Amino acid sequence: MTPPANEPSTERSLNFIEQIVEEDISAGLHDGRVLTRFPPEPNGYLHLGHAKSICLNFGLAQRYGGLTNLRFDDTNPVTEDTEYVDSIKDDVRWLGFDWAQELYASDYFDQLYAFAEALIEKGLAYVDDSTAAEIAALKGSPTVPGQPSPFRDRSVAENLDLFRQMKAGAYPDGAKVLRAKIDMASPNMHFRDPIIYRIKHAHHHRTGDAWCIYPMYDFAHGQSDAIEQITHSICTLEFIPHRPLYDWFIEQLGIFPSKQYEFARLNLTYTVMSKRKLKRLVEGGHVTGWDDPRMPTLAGIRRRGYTPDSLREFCERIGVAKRDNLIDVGLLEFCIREELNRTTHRVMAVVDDQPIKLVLTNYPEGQEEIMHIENNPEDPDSGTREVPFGREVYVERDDFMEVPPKKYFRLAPGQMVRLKGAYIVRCDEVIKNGAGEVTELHCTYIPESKSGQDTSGINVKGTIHWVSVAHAVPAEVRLYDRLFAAENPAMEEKEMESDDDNAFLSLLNPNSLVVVKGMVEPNLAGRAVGERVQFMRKGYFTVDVDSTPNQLVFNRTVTLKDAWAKETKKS
RNA sequence: AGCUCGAUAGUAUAAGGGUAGUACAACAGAUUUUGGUUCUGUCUGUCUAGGUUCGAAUCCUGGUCGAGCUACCA
Repeated sequence: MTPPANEPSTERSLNFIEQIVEEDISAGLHDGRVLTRFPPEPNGYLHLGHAKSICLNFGLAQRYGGLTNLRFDDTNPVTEDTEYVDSIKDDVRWLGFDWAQELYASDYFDQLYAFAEALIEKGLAYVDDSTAAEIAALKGSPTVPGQPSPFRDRSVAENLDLFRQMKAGAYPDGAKVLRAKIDMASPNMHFRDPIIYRIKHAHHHRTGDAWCIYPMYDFAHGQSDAIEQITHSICTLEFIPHRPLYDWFIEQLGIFPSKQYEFARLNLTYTVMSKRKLKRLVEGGHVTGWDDPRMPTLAGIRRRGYTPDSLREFCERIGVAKRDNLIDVGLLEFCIREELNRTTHRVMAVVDDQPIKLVLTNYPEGQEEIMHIENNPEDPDSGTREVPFGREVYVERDDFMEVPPKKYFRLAPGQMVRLKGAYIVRCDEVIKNGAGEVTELHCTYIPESKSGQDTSGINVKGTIHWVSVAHAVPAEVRLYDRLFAAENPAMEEKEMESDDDNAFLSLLNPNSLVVVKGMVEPNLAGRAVGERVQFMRKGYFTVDVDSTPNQLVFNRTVTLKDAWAKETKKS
């Protein structure tokens, strides 16, 4: 296989893994074949960090005419479950990738077992009767060499016999383990006779009760790669110390020489990415579930309204390297805005628990007009929609100030604004209730200023959105913001030096979800779940699954950039 | 602590001995019936000390700082 004709290296610079692959291809390694794998453990939901890995693995294969396997790393039956298998497959497909084969490490249990016996026969593995505590005690520390286990020098025949009995179920959990016999003094702790098989009388989600011994990660992953003839096995930095072991097993077993390469995992500002912490958020009820739109899970981010394209673009932009990184969540937001600006239709929604009613005193009572408003100024082919207009419209409280500051271009006593797609109006009178709160604004509209046929000659600086009182459709609007108030929650938790596992919960953003009533234009009635729109001047929103035929629920995917908010923050 | 990995604008990421570039962010202006979009412009960077070299972000040595590993998890 050769790279695509349109030389990819000219579009952007290669990351270090692409460089390795290109070197391997031009060296003729494996006849230029590229086979990667994405190896999730089916014990949790995929998140943005996995998205980076998926885009890397599948993207690499696509780019170099190769393939990618989806392989579930299911060697620990007590934590894994089919429930996760299905969600993981959904997420990968949703991101836009197809795997060559759906495989499971458990497919290889027979083969892996045979590898273990082969190692025993070479005198490179032994059965150890020590307890976990005893093994740990003899392991030494990075500065102190380990001591050999009293069982280290059992004969091949005895080891083989014991191991077969382990497999046959002769021993309870923890009674014995199989260990590789390498070097108890190695500076690499993974070389101090690592455990490669342990006894677990547990039901496996695929193999059922066929096995009561299960291989450890180090004795399963590299071998699985080799069995599949994976050419480039890509994982995160914390596996670097495992690589010598990975290579050692492959060499001792004389199997296909897959190679492991490591990249730095994704960290995002204002969120956490560890499975453990995400699980805690769900189980502690701090979010509504794995698919809560504030979660960095693919399920959550999808429900939030993000698109697969925007995520792939994000993964492309963050790059791949070996240094630790903390990506500004603003880049993710940029990627989704960029796409949604191009693709979504504009609609008007007054998102406010207490909107202000605007009464056009000189507009004939009972009269209605249909305004034709363009769906998307970025897309000339997107057409127009019909929006009913009348004597009374709702506007947002934010769009009126009784005493406006300088450069406030919205409604204020005596000030004029354009109602988007309709008329210019002037605010004449402010009506308040007993509590002194503004309830209505009495305005006059300029009949000659109708949108598209404006002969009034009046120039206004501000345009605001509105919804006809007579036609407004009520909706629930969920305004989401970053889940954490701290830029780097994982790091701050570490700095707290608390032994409390839940310390990071104190960093949650109390305002990450604000539910507000909305009045939306009738156009929106009956929109399907997952549809995306821009609420003009507010942000991008998507119809949530919680919607019912009588009640639309919108999730805010992301706000629009807001130069005015920035301006007011300054002063 | 030992071993391993890493260090380029605020955040990421290029430059592989020869002009430090790109994106996001920030800032300023223009356009705008979204304070959106678009366009233009501006700002900020090679951790440190030596060495090799005509020339070092790049190669070498020491230091500093950061991260990972030290599970019968993956």
